[in-house]
Amino acid sequence: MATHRMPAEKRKKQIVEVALGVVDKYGLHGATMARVARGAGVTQAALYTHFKNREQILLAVLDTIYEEIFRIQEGARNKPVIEGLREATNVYSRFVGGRRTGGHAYLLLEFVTGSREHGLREALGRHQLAATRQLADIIEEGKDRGDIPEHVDSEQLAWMVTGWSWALDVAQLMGLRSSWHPNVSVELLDRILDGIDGRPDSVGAVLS
Amino acid sequence: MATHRMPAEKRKKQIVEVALGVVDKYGLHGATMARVARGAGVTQAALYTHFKNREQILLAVLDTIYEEIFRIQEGARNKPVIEGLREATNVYSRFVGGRRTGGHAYLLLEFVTGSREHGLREALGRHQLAATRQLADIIEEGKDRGDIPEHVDSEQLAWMVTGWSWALDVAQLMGLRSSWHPNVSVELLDRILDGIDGRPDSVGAVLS
Amino acid sequence: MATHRMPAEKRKKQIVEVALGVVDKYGLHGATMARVARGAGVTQAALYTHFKNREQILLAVLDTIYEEIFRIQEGARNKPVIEGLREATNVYSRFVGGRRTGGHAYLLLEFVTGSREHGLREALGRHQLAATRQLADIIEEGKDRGDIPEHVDSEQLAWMVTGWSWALDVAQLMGLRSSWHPNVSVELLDRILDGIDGRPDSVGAVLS
Amino acid sequence: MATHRMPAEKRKKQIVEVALGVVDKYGLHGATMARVARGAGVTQAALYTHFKNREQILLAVLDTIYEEIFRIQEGARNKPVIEGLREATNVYSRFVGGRRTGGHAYLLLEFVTGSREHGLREALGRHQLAATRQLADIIEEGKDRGDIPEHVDSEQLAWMVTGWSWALDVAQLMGLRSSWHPNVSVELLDRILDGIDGRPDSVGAVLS
DNA sequence: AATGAATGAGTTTTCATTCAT
DNA sequence: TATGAATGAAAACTCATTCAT
Repeated sequence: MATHRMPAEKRKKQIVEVALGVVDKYGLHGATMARVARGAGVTQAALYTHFKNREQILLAVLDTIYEEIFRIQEGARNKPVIEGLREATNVYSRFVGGRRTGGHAYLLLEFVTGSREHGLREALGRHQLAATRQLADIIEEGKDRGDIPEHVDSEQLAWMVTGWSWALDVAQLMGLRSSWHPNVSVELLDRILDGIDGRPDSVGAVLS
Repeated sequence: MATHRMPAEKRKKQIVEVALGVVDKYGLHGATMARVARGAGVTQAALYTHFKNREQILLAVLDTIYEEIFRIQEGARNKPVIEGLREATNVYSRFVGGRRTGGHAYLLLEFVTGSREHGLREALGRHQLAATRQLADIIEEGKDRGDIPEHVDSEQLAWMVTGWSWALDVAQLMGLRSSWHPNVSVELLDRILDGIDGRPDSVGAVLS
Repeated sequence: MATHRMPAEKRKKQIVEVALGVVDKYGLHGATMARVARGAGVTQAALYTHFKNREQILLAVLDTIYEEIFRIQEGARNKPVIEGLREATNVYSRFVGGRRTGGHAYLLLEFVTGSREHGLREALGRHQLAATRQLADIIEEGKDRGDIPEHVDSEQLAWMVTGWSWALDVAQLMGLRSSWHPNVSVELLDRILDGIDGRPDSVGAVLS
Repeated sequence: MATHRMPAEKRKKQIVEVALGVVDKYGLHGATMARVARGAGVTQAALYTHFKNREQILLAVLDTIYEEIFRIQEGARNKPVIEGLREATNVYSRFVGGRRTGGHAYLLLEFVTGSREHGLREALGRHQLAATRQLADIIEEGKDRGDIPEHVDSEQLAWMVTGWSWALDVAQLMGLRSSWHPNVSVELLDRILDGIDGRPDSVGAVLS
């Protein structure tokens, strides 16, 4: 009976949050307008007051996910590169590991496969490019500070770390948490990062 | 109105092949009975002559995909471990890279996210476990032959290589083939495999 | 393309009415969503705006039918029992006899056989129990008023009258209106009711 | 592997028997060709070797059911009418009561409601007419033997007994066996039969 | 006498979307 | 800013039936 009116901005945010939860619970395809509307406590028609169509909602959800990724990665800035990356991936790891911790980063995989139709795919690529560029930037800054050798290819390293996060996501979604021991993840990251640090003469040589 | 009769076995295979193509083109969710039927040149009802339901078709597609993965991995057997893994991943890489090369292994990602509702998820986990076990076995055989040191954890290595393939799959599905240079993939694999042999003495030394 | 909007309550009622007519014409199994929708002048999808599924519509139809039965039986209350029952059964008889008189009570037989799969069966039993209980109550009241002897088993009598109505229904649905002369029906009822009234010394004795 | 060939006549009978069981278990509508074929151990196509279509099978089932009814009623012939009818209805009662006793007489109700489409309805009426005529005949013979008074209307009595059996069937199908005590059934029959002999003088007197 | 492979018409249900109010 | 009532297209699946072999 209480009026369910809400300032547009607030409602919009609420809808996106609800939608994100719905994608988390039912997958991208299972994120129907009905479920989102129910979750938001409005009618389906109301969703169209705030978004042009379903795709726009999903796009907003994707934005939210990448905002989180950006935030996580930003945590690595202004720290010794290796340490920074380790911390960031640690955070990421915890997010992915526990659905209920509020992290939804692995949901991006939903978009990877689910976004064939719609303009989602293009947006996805754009976002990921930007995210990896951010990572590469942070690494570059590290190089400037002398944290790591000049010869390290920042972009390449950034992509490898990104690849690592993807692998983690897949393991999570496959429900292989038990087989894919945490140490697999840790070990894999170790191998990626080990190549970098102090060993310009050994590994570095090879990398070039 | 030409009759489209075909021996059951053959038709079954044809349907699965068509279905695989449809999953490739439209995603798991987009793999509708209508599309599969059209592709196979039969009516939807005919599909039910050969499969109990949609899930069974999809399950058969998943089988096909893993058969491909098994075949690729089998190529690494009875070779020096590192070399074998490199070759196998190379093959995998080429398959993933080119849609039209006939490889569909990367489609497994479709099942990763798309199989929430169905019994597909369980099948998926089972298959992946078996596949990684196969890889670990091959590595164990290498240890027996003295290819690589005893201290290497075969299972862990197998999972890492698997993780690598997942990352490759994601890059492919994200449409990031250009950004995710082949060298990123190669480099990542290098780091995984480099860790193996030289240790504990020196990685670099061995690699050089 | 004229808009066919209608307040929900009204539409709901209309749908149920249409559905009842469809059951009358095509039987319970023949009461498809397509026919109901067409009859109501809406699309099939619209039916789902008002009812969760087909079963709910059918349940509403069943309710309507029993409402009619209750109403008919209620007409026997506060009258000398025998007379009351006679009048009520008379009304029932007329309803059953003429399809176009607007009575649909006999349709309950459709539900008797047609409700194997659905949750209709349970609802059916519940309704019929209540209906017969109503009849027994009315008879009890008659006993209190001294209309009929105490020794009469109200419940048993209620069931017998109910059985009589069933026989009438079957005759109707079998299309045996001509053979099953009205007098058969009347005679059968006579025999049921004759047992009751003034003859405590003759029939009554036997009944005890 | 064993040849499933069978002489046509035998197969035909087998199919009808299976079909009857299927109608018993799933209702008339649930009696699909697939189920009948499976039950008979042949393909659906084979059914068409023996019957023109589904309707013909169902018609044969209906025949079987009425054969049973005829057989039961025949048991009343050449006996004192009242006694004979009592025995026959007793047998009928037991059949209806226990599904697994092999009796399927109550299944005729399935045909009552389920046979709207098809020519089943017409056949049903024809059969029932014949069955009631048989009953009336038997009663007539009783009159000739002097068992019961001349003034009794044989046809009317036959229809009443038939009506009684219908009520029994409905109670059975409604799952009201517990409420519809056997005594209701017995009592109802008593009232029907009681009317016969004593009259016009006194029912009670004769019965006592 | 029976099969194997197929079909066409139909079933219930779900979904994103619209638009007058 | 929201709702209430609708729609059209599509989904998975079922059924009786056919016909060459």
